[in-house]
Amino acid sequence: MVDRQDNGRPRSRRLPRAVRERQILDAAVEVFATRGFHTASMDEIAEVAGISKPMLYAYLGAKDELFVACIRREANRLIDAISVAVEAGLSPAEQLWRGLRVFFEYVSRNQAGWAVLHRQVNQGEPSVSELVEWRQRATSVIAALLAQATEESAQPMQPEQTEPFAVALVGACESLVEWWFQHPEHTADGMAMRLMNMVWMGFSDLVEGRSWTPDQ
Amino acid sequence: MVDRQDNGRPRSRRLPRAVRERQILDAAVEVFATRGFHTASMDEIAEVAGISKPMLYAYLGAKDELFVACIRREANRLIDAISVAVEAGLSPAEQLWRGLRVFFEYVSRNQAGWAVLHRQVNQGEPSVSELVEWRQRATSVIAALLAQATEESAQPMQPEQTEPFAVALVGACESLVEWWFQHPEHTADGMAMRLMNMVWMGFSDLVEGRSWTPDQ
Amino acid sequence: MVDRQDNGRPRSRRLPRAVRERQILDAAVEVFATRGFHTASMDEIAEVAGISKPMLYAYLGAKDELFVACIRREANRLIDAISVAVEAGLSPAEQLWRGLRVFFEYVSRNQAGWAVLHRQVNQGEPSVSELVEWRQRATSVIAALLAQATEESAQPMQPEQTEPFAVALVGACESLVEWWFQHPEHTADGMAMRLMNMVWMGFSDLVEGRSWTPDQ
Amino acid sequence: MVDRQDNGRPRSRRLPRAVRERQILDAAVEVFATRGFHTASMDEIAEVAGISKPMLYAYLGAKDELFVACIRREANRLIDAISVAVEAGLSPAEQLWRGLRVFFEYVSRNQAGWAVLHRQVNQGEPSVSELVEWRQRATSVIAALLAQATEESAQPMQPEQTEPFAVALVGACESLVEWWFQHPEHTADGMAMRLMNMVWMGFSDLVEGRSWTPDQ
DNA sequence: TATGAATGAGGTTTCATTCAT
DNA sequence: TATGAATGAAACCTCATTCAT
Repeated sequence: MVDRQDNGRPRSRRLPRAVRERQILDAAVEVFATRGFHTASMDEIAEVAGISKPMLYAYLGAKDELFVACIRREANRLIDAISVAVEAGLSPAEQLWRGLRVFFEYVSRNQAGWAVLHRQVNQGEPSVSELVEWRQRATSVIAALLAQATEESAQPMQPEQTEPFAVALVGACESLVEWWFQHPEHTADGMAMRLMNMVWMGFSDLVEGRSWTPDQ
Repeated sequence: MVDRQDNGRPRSRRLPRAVRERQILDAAVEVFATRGFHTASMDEIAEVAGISKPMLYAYLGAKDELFVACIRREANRLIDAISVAVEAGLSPAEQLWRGLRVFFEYVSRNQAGWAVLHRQVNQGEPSVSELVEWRQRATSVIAALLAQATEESAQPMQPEQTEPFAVALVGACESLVEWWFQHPEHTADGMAMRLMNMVWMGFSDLVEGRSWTPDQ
Repeated sequence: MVDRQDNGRPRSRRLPRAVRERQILDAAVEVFATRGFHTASMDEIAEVAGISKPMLYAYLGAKDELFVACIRREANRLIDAISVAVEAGLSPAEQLWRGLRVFFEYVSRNQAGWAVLHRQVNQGEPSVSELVEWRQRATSVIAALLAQATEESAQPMQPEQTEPFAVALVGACESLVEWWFQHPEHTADGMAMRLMNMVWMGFSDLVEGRSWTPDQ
Repeated sequence: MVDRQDNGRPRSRRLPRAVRERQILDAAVEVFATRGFHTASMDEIAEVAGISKPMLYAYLGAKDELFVACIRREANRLIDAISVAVEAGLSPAEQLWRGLRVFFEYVSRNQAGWAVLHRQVNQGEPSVSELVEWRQRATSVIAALLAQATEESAQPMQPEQTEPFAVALVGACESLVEWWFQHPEHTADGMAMRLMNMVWMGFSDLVEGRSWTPDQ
C-alpha cells in the first residue's frame, strides 16, 4: 500500500536525522557545484533535496553554514581517501605517487564534490576561510612530505622551505584537473605520472644540487 | 537661477568617450577586485567611478558585460607586458624565464587587475567563458614555447603534447602568486626562479629521457 | 529495550493536567514578559516549559489563546491579592490605601506577571480585548470606591462620574510602577503614599468644593 | 493632458525628496497606528504610501529606522505644539493648564500620531529606546515645572523630588486620553481641567503642608 | 500521551536595471 | 548628455502550526 497523493516523486518522509542530513548535503553539493555559491539558491537546494526550506534551515543552518558543511564534508572525504592510500612506511616519492593517483581517481569519480572545493568563493565571502583552511591543510601535508624527502640529502630542507613547492604542486594539480575534465581520454595514472615527472623530477634535481640559473 | 556647469564637485563632465571608459573600467576593476563579482554592486562602481548609474550602463552595458570588459582589458595588459619582455630570438628557456619574471613583477604592481583575472567567477556565470578564454591563450603560448624547446631533441613534441605541462605551469603560477602575496619578503625574481627550477628542470629531464617511473 | 519512564532528564512526564497547565503558564509568562508578545516564540516557551510544542498546543491552544490565558491568570492573581487586603467594612480612603499598598507589593514580587499585564499588545491584536477588559475591571472597582466616598458629601457622585478619576489613577499607577523599577530605593508604602497624597487629596478637595479654575 | 496609463490611482511620480519623505512618513504613521509595530508590514506601508518597497527602504531605511523616524516626527510635533502654547512668563499653574489643554486638543486631532507614541513597543525591541526617551523628555519638563511651583513655598523641591509626580501625571494623561477616545462627548478643556483638579490640587495640598497619612 | 519531523505562508531586504526629466 | 527617482523580481530566513509515529 503505497502512500497516496504521491505525485511521482518518491520523496520519503520522516527520515531519521542522519539520513536527512546526508540527503541535504548531497543536494547542496550538487547545486553548489552546478551553480556556484552565489548563484545557487536555497530554494533550489531544498527542492533538489526534496524537503521544504524550513527543514533545510533547521538541519544545516543558513546558506553560509550549509556551504561550509559541504566543504567540510567533501574535504574530509577527499583527504580520507588519500590518507588510506598513503601508507606511512613508504618512501616519500612512493607516498606522493600514491597520493596523486588516488587524488585524480577520487576527483574524477566525484566531480561535484571537487567543484565545491575549487573555485567557489570570491573574496569577501564569510566562507572563504574554510576553503583557505582546507587548502592549507593539503599544502602542509605535501610540504612535510617534501621536507622528509630531503632528510638524507646534502642539504635537508625545513617544511617552511618546501612550502612554496607544495603550493605550486597544489596549484598544478587543480589546474590539471580542470584540463583533464576536458580531455577525459587520459587516465588518472597518466595524470599523476605527469605531475611526478614534472614536479618531482624538478624537485629532485634541486635537492641534488642541479639547478637552473639564468644566463647560462 | 540654478547653478550649472560647476557645483563644486571635481566630478568632471563631458569627457571624451575613451577617457570616461577608462575611468569606469578603473573603478570597476577596483571594486570587483575588492568585493568579488557577485558581491560588487553597480551602485558602488558608479560611485567610485564618479558617475551615475545610467551612464555606467550607457557606456559599458550590464554587469556581466562590464565584468567581461574588465577581464579583457586586464588580460591584454598582462599579456602585452609579457610580450614586450619575451623577445623572439631568445632561447625557449630564456623566454620562459623572462616571461615569468615580468609576470610576477606585473602582478605585484597590479594586484587589483590580477584579482579580476583570478578566482572571480563560479561556474554557471555567463562571464566564465571570457576567463577561460584568456587562460587558454596564456596556456597556448607556453605550450608552444615548450614544444619549441623540444625541437632539437631526440623526441620533438607537438604543442598538444606539451599542453598539460603548460596547464600545470599556469596553475602553479596562480597558486604561487597567492602564496607570494602572503610572503612578500620574496622577490619577483626569486619566485620566477623557483618555478624555473621546478618546472623547467623537470621538463628538461623528461625531454632528455630521464623520467620517473613507479616501483623503483 | 528502549528506555522508558526516565531517561535522566528531570522533565517529568504524565503529570496531572492542572500541574502541567501551571507549568506551561509559568513558562509562558516568563517568556512573554522577557520578550514581549510578538518576539516571543512558541519554540522558546515550549523549551522553557520543558515540553514539546504539540503538547503546548494541546494544553493551551494557539499563541493568542495562550497569551490570553496568561493575562487571565495574572490579572486574577493580582486582583485576588488586592481583594483580600481590602476589607469591606473600612472607609474608602482606608480601602484605597490598602489596595495601593498591596498592589505595589504584589507587583514588585511578581514583575513578570505584571509585565504581561502591561504594555504588551499593540492595537490590532486579537488579544487586546482581554487586556482592555481586565483594566476595565480594575477601573470599575476604583470608580465605585470613589463614588462611595462621596456618598455623604454635599454632592454625591455616580460611578460614571468618578470613572475618569479612576482611569487617571490607574494610569498613574502603571506609570509609577515603571518609574519605581528604576528607583528601587523607595518602598511600596512610599509609592502608595505618594499616590494617596496626589490623587486622593485632589479628589477630596474637589468633593469638598475646592476646585481649580483657570484665570485666577 | 493627464498622464496616460493611469489606472485610477493618482500616484504622483518623480516627486522631490522632501515631499516623498513626508508622504512616506504619513503612510507609515497611519499603518503603524492601525496595526501596531509588529503587525504592520512594509508591504502595506509601501502600498499606502503609493510607492514601491525599494523606494521605501531607500528613503527611510529598515523597519526599525522607519519606526524611529515616525516617533521622532510625532514627538516633535506634539512637543512643538505644546511649547508654542506654554509661554515662559506665566505662572506654573497657568503653564501646566495651557500645556494640558493643547495636549488634549492636539491628540484628538492627530490620533494616529498619538497611537505611534503610545503603547507600541514591547520589551526587547530595538526601537524602545526612542519611545522611552521622548517620554522621559516630557516627564522632565513637567518635573521642572512642578519644582518651579514650589520655589516660593516653605519647602522648595528639587526636580528629582517632583519627578515621581510628573511620572504619575504623564501616566494619568495617557490613560485619560484612551478613555476620552471612548467618551468623545467631553471637551479637551474638560479633560485638562479634570487633571488640574486632581493632580494640581493634590500637589498644592502637599506643598502647603496638607498631606494624607494612614490611620488618621 | 507525547514528540521529532515537517511545512505553508509570509516577512524584510537588496540589487540590477530603466524611466522621465 | 546626464541623472535622480523608481521598480520588478527574487533572495534569505523565521514562525506558528500540524502530521505521523
